[in-house]
Amino acid sequence: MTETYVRVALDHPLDALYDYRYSLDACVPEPGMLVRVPFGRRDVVGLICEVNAHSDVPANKLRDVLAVCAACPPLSLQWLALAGFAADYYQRGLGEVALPALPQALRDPSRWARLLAPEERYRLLPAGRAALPDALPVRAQALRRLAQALAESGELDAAEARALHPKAIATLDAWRDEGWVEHESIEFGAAGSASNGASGSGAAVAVPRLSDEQAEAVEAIGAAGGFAPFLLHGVTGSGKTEVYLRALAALLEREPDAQALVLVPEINLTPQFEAAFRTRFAATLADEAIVTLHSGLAEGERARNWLAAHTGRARIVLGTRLAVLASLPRLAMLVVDEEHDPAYKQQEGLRYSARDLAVWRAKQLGVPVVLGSATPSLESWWQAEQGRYTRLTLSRRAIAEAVLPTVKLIDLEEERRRGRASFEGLSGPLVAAMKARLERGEQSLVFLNRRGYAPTLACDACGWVAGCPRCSAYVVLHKPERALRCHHCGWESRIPHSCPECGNVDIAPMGRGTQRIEEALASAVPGARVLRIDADSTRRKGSAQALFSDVHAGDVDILVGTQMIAKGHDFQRVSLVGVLNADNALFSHDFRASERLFAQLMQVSGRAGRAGLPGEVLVQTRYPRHPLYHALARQDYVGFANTTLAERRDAHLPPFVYQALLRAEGRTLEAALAFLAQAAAALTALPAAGRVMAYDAVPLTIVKVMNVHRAQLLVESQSRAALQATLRAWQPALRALRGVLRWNLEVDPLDI
DNA sequence: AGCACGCCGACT
DNA sequence: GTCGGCGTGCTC
Repeated sequence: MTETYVRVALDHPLDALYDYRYSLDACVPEPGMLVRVPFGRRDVVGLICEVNAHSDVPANKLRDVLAVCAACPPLSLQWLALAGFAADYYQRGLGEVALPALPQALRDPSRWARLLAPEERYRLLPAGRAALPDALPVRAQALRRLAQALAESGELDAAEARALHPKAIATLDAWRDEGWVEHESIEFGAAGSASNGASGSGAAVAVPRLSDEQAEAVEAIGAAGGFAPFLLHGVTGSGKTEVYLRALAALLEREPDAQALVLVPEINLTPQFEAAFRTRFAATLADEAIVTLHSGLAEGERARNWLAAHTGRARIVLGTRLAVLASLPRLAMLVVDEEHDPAYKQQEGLRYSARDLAVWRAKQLGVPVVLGSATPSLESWWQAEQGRYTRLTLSRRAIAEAVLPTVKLIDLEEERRRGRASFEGLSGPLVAAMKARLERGEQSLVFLNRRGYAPTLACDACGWVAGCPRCSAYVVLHKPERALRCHHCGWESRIPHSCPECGNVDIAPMGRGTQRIEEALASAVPGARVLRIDADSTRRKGSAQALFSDVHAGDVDILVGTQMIAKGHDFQRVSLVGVLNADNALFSHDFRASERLFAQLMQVSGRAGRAGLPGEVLVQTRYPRHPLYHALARQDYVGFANTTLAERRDAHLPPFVYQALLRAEGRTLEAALAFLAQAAAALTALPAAGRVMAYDAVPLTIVKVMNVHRAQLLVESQSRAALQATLRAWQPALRALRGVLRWNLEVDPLDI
């Protein structure tokens, strides 16, 4: 009898696999199975990556696998390869990628039994149908309900039965002994896609007619064989979602077992997408064949949905970036909506780009992937320019009468020179336009990417400005809570009555945030019902949905908010969009700031005039001649993208070079910089570092957060492969550097 | 990352 | 005399 050993990935930072002796009879070990193993002084859940007949680890060090999760079908080799790729590319250990990608509940062995319980089905037999109702006492109402439900649908599973009557299982077992019902226990996951039939009534769903461009796009996606990346460039309101729906419908018709993954940038957008998908597929897919995956789900539900994807029961998985790592054994198409959105980049832990991983998965599986956006990322646009991605263009709005909005720039300098009245940052023309909308019963939307009442509080007499004691940042005045709050660390204090430096009582809010604009709008546009939507007004769970539905219901005349209002929502009555204070992003040190600003402004402009009302966008600016605003006024993404790409090429910036960022956090800035200097020296000393360049270490714009000082070192190369190899070789040196210092390495950073 | 062990300052 | 600070070392 030979010994069996398994190599297990564990969630900890060393990129090593650990060998364990495997001597459980319960089941034969396979790669992709979850196990519980002893590790140091605790028990952890790991993932089997290899099964071997020997181990090089000395026998006295080897320990035994404690338990195996036999009921869960093993993760596929393809999924392990995906985790392996992500670990490699983002410079982490396999276990650090694979285990956090699983739902938390699956990483808790005490929940395995419940999550992976066999499905218990009770089916009513003819004998039972004849005997049952009359055999029950008239007053046993819960039991009668159980019998009735059983008679209606013919069968019940354990959960349904328990919902009807707490002791339903005991009752059903008794009925089985009578020969009235039969009981079947189906191993977890074995039911598979058996329940493929539609649950819906089959009522015809109204399906919009496709424009020629939409039809061409759907056809191109359907005709794809093998790996086929598409960049679906469609102006806002051009009906990208309809293209996704049709392409998915065609896929599911062609391949009855296929699965599709649809990614959206933020949780707020899942409900409306989910509703659209459920409606459209009501006649072809069972209810449980569409699932969502995002961080807003309760642990149990997340695990159930994940398992539905893993077992193939879920046919369409709709989720945020974390869903890109879901196990989808029959994945046949991927969709990334608003692919340019920075939210696809994870900003902690494994710093992956869900969009990039989606493209990788499509390539691995040889299937189509559709990246949709009105303002594609310059990375994706460049791929299309080079012919690596197939470009599909939707140049017109889907609703015939809906045309693109007209964009006008309001020159704030000129307004001031001419002595025209403005009120609390709202210019005369903007106020007049909002009043006109109010009279016509249309809605206006005011976009300002700054929450709070005022970005800070200042003293006129001595120049004191309210700052955070723990961060190198100003604190933001929040009027409803009468507090100063730091947006970086959450520190709060009461609003002082006088200047803490000089005692002056005339301290005043400086600048404007959404709260202040909300207040100003109430008096500038009398009679208007003003609603503010930002991270503060939607803090309570689910409140964002409620606020948005007020807007849709027409209970709001003017909506003011941050970028939250720019994304996805199809407001039918909005005919005016006002943009305040966008200028600061024009002169940012971050080379991607203008790309982000342009995308945001295009997106928020797109909220105007979607339902056939003529849409107007008014942008208040001190730089009306800036090329970005000109491109915006012409709604000219292509012009903007091509000029910006040319600039990037000249300046040797992405996508023409590949970058990585080493960030350090120390108790002093000097410690962080010293660490980075040593790290840079170690990098240059690497034999393979020839094609990789390290810049000087620099402090972050906000140097101190929570009393921690932060600095970063930018590393770049013309060659992705050279950068990858060098980063990999660099890691041991980084780990060897001593010091009480936290650091992390980010590949393809977005914020620099 | 955890979680221990281990060696030096202010307290019941 | 201990409680506890965080330096450093290991995990099959």
